[in-house]
Amino acid sequence: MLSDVMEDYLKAIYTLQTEDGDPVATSAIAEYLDVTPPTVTSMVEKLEERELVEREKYKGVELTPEGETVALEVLRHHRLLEAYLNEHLDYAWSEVHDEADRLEHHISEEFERRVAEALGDPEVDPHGDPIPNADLAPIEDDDTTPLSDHGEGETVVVARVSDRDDEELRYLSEAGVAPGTRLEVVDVAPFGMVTVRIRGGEAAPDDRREQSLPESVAASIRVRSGDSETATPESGVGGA
Amino acid sequence: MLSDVMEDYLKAIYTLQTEDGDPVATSAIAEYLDVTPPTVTSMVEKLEERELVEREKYKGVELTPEGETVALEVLRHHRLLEAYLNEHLDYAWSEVHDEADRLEHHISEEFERRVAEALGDPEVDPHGDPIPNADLAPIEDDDTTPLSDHGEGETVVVARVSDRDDEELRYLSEAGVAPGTRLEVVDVAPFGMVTVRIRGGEAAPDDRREQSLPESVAASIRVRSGDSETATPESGVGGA
DNA sequence: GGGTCGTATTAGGCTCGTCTAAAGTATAAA
DNA sequence: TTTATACTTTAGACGAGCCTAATACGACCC
Ligand SMILES: [Mn+2]
Ligand SMILES: [Mn+2]
Ligand SMILES: [Mn+2]
Ligand SMILES: [Mn+2]
Repeated sequence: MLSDVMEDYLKAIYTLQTEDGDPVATSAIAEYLDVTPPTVTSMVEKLEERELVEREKYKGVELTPEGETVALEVLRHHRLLEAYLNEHLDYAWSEVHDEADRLEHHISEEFERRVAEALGDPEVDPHGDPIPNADLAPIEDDDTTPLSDHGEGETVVVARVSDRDDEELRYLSEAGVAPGTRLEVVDVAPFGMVTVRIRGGEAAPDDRREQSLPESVAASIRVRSGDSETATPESGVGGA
Repeated sequence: MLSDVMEDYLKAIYTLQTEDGDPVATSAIAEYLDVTPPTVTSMVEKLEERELVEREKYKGVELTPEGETVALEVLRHHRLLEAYLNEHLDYAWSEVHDEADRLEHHISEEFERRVAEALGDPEVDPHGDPIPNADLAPIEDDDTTPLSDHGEGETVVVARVSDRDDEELRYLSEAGVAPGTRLEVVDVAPFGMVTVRIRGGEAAPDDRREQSLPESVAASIRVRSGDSETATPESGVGGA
């Protein structure tokens, strides 16, 4: 059996690997998990012995297929829990992460099945992140791009927002930006500040306010082209 | 903060204290938690430093009021979870304990509140055990007695069954004995074996089968007098 | 090719929760 | 009252997961 700490390391490596490309640096993991680099080195050695990661000293670390499967397992738990808390226990979209982060290690496979069933096997969580399927097949790259990559005049639909920063999440929730929201980029200022016109979506139906977003926020919002109407995801988005 | 291991010790001491009377022996805790006595001694010393238990060497251990509050807190989580799993996630009455036992340490107060609300603030869990209220007020002694204390001809209503033994629980579930079931004691054999006629209840409405229960099982079933119709609890009981 | 600097690893230590083996205590039996 | 027996505590150890301080590595600059 794997400890929940090990599961957290594997999840972290998975996330960093898909965010920033392949070999993940010790210091990146340390920062992500809020531990010191020596702690990471020793944990990674244990994971290597169990053949969950591959590692080259002083270079970096990558998940093996088995390691990836574990990461996807934990991620499936996390995202199903987020969806369940949002839909069935009335949690706001922005409140869901911490609870799921604790529970993800402690639910049974039975619980996972029943939650998935209660939700009707959803494909995305409340932040728009894809939920690994029950077979834990690797997730394919999606067709989303960071909002910060888009220029003035473009219309896009929000696909995913980051789920890790509480403050940012509350800010977006407040601003009416959520998965499914249609945005028009009206201005890109120096330093990457992006101003968008909010064109509705489930969270803010008829609103047409403008909203300026700092670069860091715009970079963490992933969008799809908003020209074709078919690109909108079916994610459910909850209260304030 | 308290570790989940500490919470488990306090819960164990609480349970043993209410089952068997006041000072709880080291070996009783060891057996209950499946650890060795020296382990218990050292843990109990830590709990004493934190003023959660009082202790006299070689005698036994008792909860302080603060210790009891922690135990009630954990018990509230446990029993609310059991009720929720049973009512909202379709778990059978007999499947609920292990899941709750893991999750009880990891849910937030927010989660507790929302679960309690979803259930309408229930007073008992699916096994008939009382759920501590949100203020964690001590639970008063109830008016139940072990089925094994009753004689031939008496009619009783099942109030509570043990929640710790999976096998026993499945057996009772199979037999149609659940909180709310009305029973008539038809025979008490040597060695305490009790034969009852099942008079219905939610789990077995019109059934009138007879069922023999070993002493150990009869001792763990707590009942109320079945003469007055008013004694039946309102507990919800789920599928097999 | 030799320094320089940031990053990674090694070395050693700590707490928590557990264990086994040895020693101490209480109590019931003789 | 002494002794036998059951139970408890002490002593010492270990793995997990973390830390700080010291050392090693490697990439980049001159
Ligand atoms: Mn799973
Ligand atoms: Mn999420
Ligand atoms: Mn609570
Ligand atoms: Mn119960």
